[in-house]
Amino acid sequence: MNRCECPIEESLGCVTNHSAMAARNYLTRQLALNGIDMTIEQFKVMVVLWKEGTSTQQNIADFVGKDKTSITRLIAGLEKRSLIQRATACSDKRCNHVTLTAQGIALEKPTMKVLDAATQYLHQGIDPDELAITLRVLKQMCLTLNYTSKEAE
Amino acid sequence: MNRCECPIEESLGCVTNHSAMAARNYLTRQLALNGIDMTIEQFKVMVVLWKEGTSTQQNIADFVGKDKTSITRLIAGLEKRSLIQRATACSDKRCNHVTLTAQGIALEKPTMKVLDAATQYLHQGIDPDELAITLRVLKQMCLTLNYTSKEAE
DNA sequence: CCCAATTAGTTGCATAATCAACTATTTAGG
DNA sequence: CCTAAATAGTTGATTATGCAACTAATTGGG
Repeated sequence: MNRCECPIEESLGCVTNHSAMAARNYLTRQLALNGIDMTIEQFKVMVVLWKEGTSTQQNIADFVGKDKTSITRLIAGLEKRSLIQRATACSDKRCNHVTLTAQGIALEKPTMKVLDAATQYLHQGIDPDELAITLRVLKQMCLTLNYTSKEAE
Repeated sequence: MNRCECPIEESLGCVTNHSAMAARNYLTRQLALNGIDMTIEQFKVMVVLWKEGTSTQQNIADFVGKDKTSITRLIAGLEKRSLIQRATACSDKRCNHVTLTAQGIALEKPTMKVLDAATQYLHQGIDPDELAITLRVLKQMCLTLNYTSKEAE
């Protein structure tokens, strides 16, 4: 249905947004199709935990680039699903240590398999050199924007 | 705050999502800073109307790549703000003709000015040739995904 | 040492997203 | 012609978002 005619086709911000939404929706469908009951947002939090093992909520927020309030609620959802656990840190009672449950750990392989397949699908028809350039450009844009938010503090 | 370390840095889907969120948040802040009380989503709908003049809700949905239910509610918000009007089409009573109000029309210039400035900011430090490649690659990915959603119907 | 500033997390509010189910209208095939 | 299928839009449920305001814990400067 999407016509993929971003109204302002020369703006990296607009095109990126449009493409991101399309990719997001595709991955959501693929996860569901493979019987993995997880949203993209939950998935992103899980990726951080699969990588780091344990993390505080603020740390997760920094990694996924979201507000800490979003993480509070995402984590709550994951806890209800028994994929993670939360516990006040001994060293600093302000912090929560978020850890994976056995169930959460078990989900890594099947989920990453779906992601890999989706990524391969997305990359089809794209020249590897141009893909590399694209990734670099997007990261550059990200970097510019991060300086902005840091200056704003 | 954002570390811009997308966990899966080689996946176009992941990197695009991460960058898109950063760009989105930046534009949201810039709009607010310039006294324009409009969300990005409303903005995208307005862009379609500024371009097309009049449109049906389904048509807007196709352009911005969202569900028609999202458009129903976005349009409702814009109507409450008196930026657009809704009227049942004479030719086909199922359709709504969405048109801009004088207020809605007046917002085009200042809003696009903010977008242009934001775009320029985003593009800084990016080689024009590489920018062009990036835009092309993202559109290519979009295209791949649109075929998918069409086949799924 | 202690009070002010900082930091981690939570909650309320307004907005947004998709899916499924529904109404109303139009269109097309038998 | 008239009923079945398709299409436009709406509504409810569930999930997600950022901002502002708040609590609790920690840290640092005087």
